[in-house]
Amino acid sequence: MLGPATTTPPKTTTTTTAKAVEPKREAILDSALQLMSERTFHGCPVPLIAEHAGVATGTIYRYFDSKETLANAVYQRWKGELARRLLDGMADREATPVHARELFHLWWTSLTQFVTEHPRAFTFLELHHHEPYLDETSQSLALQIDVAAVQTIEQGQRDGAIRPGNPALLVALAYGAFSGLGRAKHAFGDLFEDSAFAEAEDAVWDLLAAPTTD
Amino acid sequence: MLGPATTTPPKTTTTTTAKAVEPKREAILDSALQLMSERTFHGCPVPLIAEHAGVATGTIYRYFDSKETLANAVYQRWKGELARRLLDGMADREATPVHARELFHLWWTSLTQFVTEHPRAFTFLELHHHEPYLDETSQSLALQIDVAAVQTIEQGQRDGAIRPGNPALLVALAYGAFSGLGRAKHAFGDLFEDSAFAEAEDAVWDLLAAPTTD
Amino acid sequence: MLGPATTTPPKTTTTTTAKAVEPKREAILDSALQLMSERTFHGCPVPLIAEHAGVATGTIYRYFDSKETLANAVYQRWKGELARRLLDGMADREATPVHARELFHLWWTSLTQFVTEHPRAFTFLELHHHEPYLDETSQSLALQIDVAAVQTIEQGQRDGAIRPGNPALLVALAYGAFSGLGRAKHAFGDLFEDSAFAEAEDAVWDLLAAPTTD
Amino acid sequence: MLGPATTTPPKTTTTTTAKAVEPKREAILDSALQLMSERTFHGCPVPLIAEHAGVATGTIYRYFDSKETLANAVYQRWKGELARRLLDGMADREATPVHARELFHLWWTSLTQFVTEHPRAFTFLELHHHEPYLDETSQSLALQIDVAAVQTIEQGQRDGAIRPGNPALLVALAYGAFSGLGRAKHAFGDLFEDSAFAEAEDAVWDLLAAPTTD
DNA sequence: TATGAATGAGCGTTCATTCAT
DNA sequence: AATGAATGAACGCTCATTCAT
Repeated sequence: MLGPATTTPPKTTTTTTAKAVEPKREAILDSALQLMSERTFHGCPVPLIAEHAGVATGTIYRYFDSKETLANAVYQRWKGELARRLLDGMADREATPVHARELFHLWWTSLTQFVTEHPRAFTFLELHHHEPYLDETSQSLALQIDVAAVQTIEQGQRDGAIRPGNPALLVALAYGAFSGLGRAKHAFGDLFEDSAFAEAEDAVWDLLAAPTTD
Repeated sequence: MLGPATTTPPKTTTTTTAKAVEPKREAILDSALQLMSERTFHGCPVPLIAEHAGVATGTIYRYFDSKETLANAVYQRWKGELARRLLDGMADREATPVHARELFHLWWTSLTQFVTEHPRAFTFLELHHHEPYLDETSQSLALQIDVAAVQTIEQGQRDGAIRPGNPALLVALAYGAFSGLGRAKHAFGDLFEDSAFAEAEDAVWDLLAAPTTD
Repeated sequence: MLGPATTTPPKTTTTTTAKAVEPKREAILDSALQLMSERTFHGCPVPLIAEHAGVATGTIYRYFDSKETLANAVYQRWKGELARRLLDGMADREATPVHARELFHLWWTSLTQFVTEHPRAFTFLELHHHEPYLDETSQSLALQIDVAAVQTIEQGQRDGAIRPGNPALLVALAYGAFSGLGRAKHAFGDLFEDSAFAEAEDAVWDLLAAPTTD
Repeated sequence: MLGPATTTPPKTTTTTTAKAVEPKREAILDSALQLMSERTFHGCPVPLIAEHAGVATGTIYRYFDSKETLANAVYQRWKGELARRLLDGMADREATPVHARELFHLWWTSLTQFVTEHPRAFTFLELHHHEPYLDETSQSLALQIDVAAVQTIEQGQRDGAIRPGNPALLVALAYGAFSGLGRAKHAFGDLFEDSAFAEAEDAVWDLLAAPTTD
């Protein structure tokens, strides 16, 4: 129902294609993204989403079975996009092994690009962590990202580049640091330059890096 | 009502006392805390809070003017409790100056104790960052905590113990790391020992610490 | 339940006695009168009446079975008072027959005194004409007043002093004129002197009087 | 929407037209009129109005912002209708000056027709004099009617046809007499012929007329 | 396919009434 | 006799969802 239109011949991105093919669906997804990232899921009436999307209320139900379905579609669209960026970087590693620091750079840069290009999507995903209306597909996307990160950490630990300890814990800390910065930038935008994420990279690496024994 | 019982000799917590004095008010606050930390503010009907508290719906309105007032009361109760713990630790510093690492230990430990003792309160506070129904009192409590943290970072930077850069950024990273861990523990409890927070302390310190130049 | 305390020896007015004997009941009746004449019956919460009377909410239910009972008690108290004044004047006529114009003067003056002394009671009675919660006792008080007026008109018609026609119609017109003035004075008080009612008397008499044939 | 259909040839009432165009809105206005003229504003639950109109509760809010808005719409619809009738008669006077007695006849007849055709509307307007939920538009309609009546009285006084004295007082008496009759007819319908209003006209004129000095 | 008027369950809140104290 | 905390049905209103057009 939601998946990428795999049958379309030329390899343009799903988003672009879909926009041309189903403009109302896209408008609805965009409006839901924006409004649900400002108010919450429950704070966000369907008729309001419709109005914002320039569409009749009933139209939303032609594309999505329910409000929950819509929220899951938004979640999956953007968590999927994030996963793609994050995992693409990781995937290359398999071919030629890279140093952990480099991988971390890739990971941090991907996150940064994502927040910068899609700040609302980032806010939405932060706000909708583990909400009860997220279905299995949504949950598993989140898991994929975590698992990949954990595996990367584990590899780094085997290489001695990353400090020992529960890898999930390190992932939680690093991702938490990133999202803490994202939230702060969102809340007190004026306190931070656009370069804040880049500035923070070294600090967060030191959180992960194996202590230098000298 | 909420203030620290500074005159009571050693160990009568405010909560306990209040519970004896106004049991229904406490039951309502507790139920609101729990339910609003699971669902959102808007996802949490007043009648449900009432039922959970073992109280009639109307009773809630004898104690709180509105649902928003109730949410603010919960927020202030727990953000206040957190602020107290965090700022009490800081306050001692004024007398005898302490090393930044020690202050960080104090800060980290206070947060850890808070999450451990009141996991739901932590989740509630995370979920209700900057919501529009938070009143000025609530907002200013949040600010106090942030300001104190920033000042501590600045002091550490002057001492050379903490890495240079925008102090607000470092606070966002460190607090983000902490809350990332908190969220992960909440979501995948079985992956983490109770000691996870203690384990993480050194890593997060390395996030803040001035790099050792050797 | 509401009747005058007939057992008390000295012939002081019921009101005075009752006030001494049952001060809370009086306070409640007074507050209900005032509030129900400003807002309506349904616009007037029982707890508000209680607060205004300086009494606990529950106390009202010690004196009155229900809000409706209370409204009826207020109605009967004041419609009764009005009836007494109106009928006392009429009663004297039986002994020595008087001219219709004189009787009208008596009637008009009694009404005037009542409105002047108890403006809120007048407003209350106007507002609570034929409301569904008025019981039979209340209704019959209203009827008594009307019947007496009609009989007086009929007598005047027999004497040739009052114009012919349906006596009930003339009563409705005359009483309507009076209450129209009362309402206007209440609404635009500054437009009318206190003497307005006296000024109007002759005009209203001309409404009733048999046309002078010359 | 409410305006007079001045272009329609002879007899298509606005109401009929509107009924065709927005039948639910009309049904709601009619039900509100009826119910609010029997009970009061506060005595009249929105769901009851909805049920009476054969409409779901929520539908009322598609047409009116609030219960108060609805009450004002009813008030303005009928006070406006009354004003139109009353003022149209007056307006003609400007062209060819008419004797006060004739103007009074016009006024009385207009009122009579209004009560006869729309008895519930009359009751509604009587019941909702100066209620706090009436907005400025509603208030000003009431004022217009009063002002026109006062001006007419003043003109009659200058002509010597109407008795001297405060014109507002005379208006209050005459309008009061009319509405007293209206109320009586409503309450004890069987006591009065349909011709009651016509019968009363001379009597009320004598209330206003300058006394014949002979 | 798209609409948006209509629905009615359910929301936040009030208030007539009760009852333990 | 008097209180006022507590109740829960019912209030004014909203909103996820449906369906005739």
